[in-house]
Amino acid sequence: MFRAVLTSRLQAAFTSAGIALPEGFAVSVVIASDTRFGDYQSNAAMTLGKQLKTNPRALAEQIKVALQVDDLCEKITVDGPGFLNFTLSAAALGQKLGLIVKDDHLGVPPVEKSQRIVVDFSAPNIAKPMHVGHIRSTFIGDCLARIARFIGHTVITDNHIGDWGTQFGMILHGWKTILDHAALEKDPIHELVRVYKNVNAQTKADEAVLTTCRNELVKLQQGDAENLDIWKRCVALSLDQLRTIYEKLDVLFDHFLGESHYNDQLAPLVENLLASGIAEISDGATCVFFRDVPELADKPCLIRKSDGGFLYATTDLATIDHRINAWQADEIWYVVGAPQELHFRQLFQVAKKRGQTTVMRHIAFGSILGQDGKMFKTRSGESVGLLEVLDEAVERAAVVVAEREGFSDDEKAQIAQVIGTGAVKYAELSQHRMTDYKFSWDKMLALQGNTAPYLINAYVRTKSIFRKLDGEVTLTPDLTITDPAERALAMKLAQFAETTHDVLFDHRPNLLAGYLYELADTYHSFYEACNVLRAEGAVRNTRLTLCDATSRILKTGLGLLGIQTTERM
RNA sequence: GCACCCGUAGCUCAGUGGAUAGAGCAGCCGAUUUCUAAUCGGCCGGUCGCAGGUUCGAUCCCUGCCGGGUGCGCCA
Repeated sequence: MFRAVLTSRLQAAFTSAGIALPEGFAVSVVIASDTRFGDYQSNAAMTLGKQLKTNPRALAEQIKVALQVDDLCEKITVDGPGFLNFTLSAAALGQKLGLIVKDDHLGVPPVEKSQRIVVDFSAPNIAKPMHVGHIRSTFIGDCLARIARFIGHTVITDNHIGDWGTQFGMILHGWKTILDHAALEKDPIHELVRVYKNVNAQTKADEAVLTTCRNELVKLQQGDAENLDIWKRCVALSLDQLRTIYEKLDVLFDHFLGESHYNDQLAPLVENLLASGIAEISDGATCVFFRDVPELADKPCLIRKSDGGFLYATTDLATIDHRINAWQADEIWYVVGAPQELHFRQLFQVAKKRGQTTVMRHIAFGSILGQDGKMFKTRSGESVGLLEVLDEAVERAAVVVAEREGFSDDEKAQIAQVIGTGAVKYAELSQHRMTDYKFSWDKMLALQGNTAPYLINAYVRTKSIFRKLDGEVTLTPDLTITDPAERALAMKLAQFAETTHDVLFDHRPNLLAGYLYELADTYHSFYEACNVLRAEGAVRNTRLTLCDATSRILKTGLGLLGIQTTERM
């Protein structure tokens, strides 16, 4: 990475210039905000000048003299109040490009310390369809898992399915009274939802039904054979259907350990917490108080109800134990909506009290809102289904593909699938995760502008050039980057490494999406400005190398977002 | 009441303790005998919610306020 190399060179320059850096002073080099000044810039002289109370410009000049970057830069300037601006040499860029083309990891170095990271995301409920609300957790979690793996972490993805809870009382009662077996066969989740809603409505009208449901639930929890069998079938049917959906989404889980997996561990866990003095009984319920944490002083974490039932937090604590003990997790990432922020703060505090040192992060995201700015609901009071969005997206892509010539029907269907699904994923991932956003069909399914098809199209353009080449081409290392469009593209390509690492610094896929958009944009401009196939000799070779690198970084980068590519469109 | 998140162009959103705050969409002008136009070039469009403070420098950090959202003991 140029940024890392320049940072260490700068650090060395301070030393050789005899300038002692204050404790904790971090020399920083960043990609230039304005390319008029250079490719990379540092404000180290300004921040240090402030601390040492010396003239920042003079300090910058002093460092500039001590800098040893002849192999990388053709120009270093001191500008404005004391910026150090670095302009990379064409030779250094060319060399970097040569490395990217040969490297499976496209110039992205592995992390210094590889960790075992459990990523907890998606987590749908059994008997509830996946709706647009699941888009965020599923796509963000999948993307972060892919990136973490790519830069060298060991990642375990775990789908903490909601397969246990009070809703099963209603489902059990409904199963026994109003279940349509044929409908269940055809679309299990749909039928289970119908049953659930129907019984739910009954309970509101008739108190007796509610009691019956509660009894069914108690029987299930006590291990009643019939209810347990029904429950198992519900879970199995729903899981089958969920797997199909995830396959369609190209999202992979190593585990589907639902809440029920931890049932047996809840009672001993609570006993243990009581015995160790971490938990106490309050108003009949078992709670963990955080009297030493001011913000949580009046917000205890409940782990057992006064009626003996266990809670969300209890299961999550047992889940943490499993992830630490069985999987040796160094980190656990929870990709769960922002409204649950308090829950996770409590959870992590309990873990801390228990002496668990695993790094736990709540990777929160904002809500999807309707056009009125309120939590998303359609007129009927239901969210839009996840599959409904995907199907619509594929359909809209198919309309565009249909106008194309030279594709078989199968190819057209395949392209529409890739582009439609990609568009939905990109619409989500290009957004800052904390922003609440208004759901919009047109935005989610847009095919022009800053969208997945725009990026895929750039990739397709790289591929079409190589298809037109006769025979094998051997790219040689004698690159001559001269045209501004070539240079801009080479710079962008070199920055893939920085971007990929930056994403995990703050768990923000939109940084990668933004980078890939800029790369595609730069490539499209290059494509218009620099004809590849009509060029000759070293220029042609250089441009082909640029195309090859762009091709591979786009494919890999989109892959990290969970978006597939197509060779033609 | 307390806590957290958000407030940037007509709309939807990026962005950063620094240099002239950027995209997409919408609107307008232009480019196609093509390496496939799902493209490119250009124009139009902003007191970065308001007021203070810290700083050489704040849209970004701090405080207060206004507006929107969410969450706060027996759901998950």
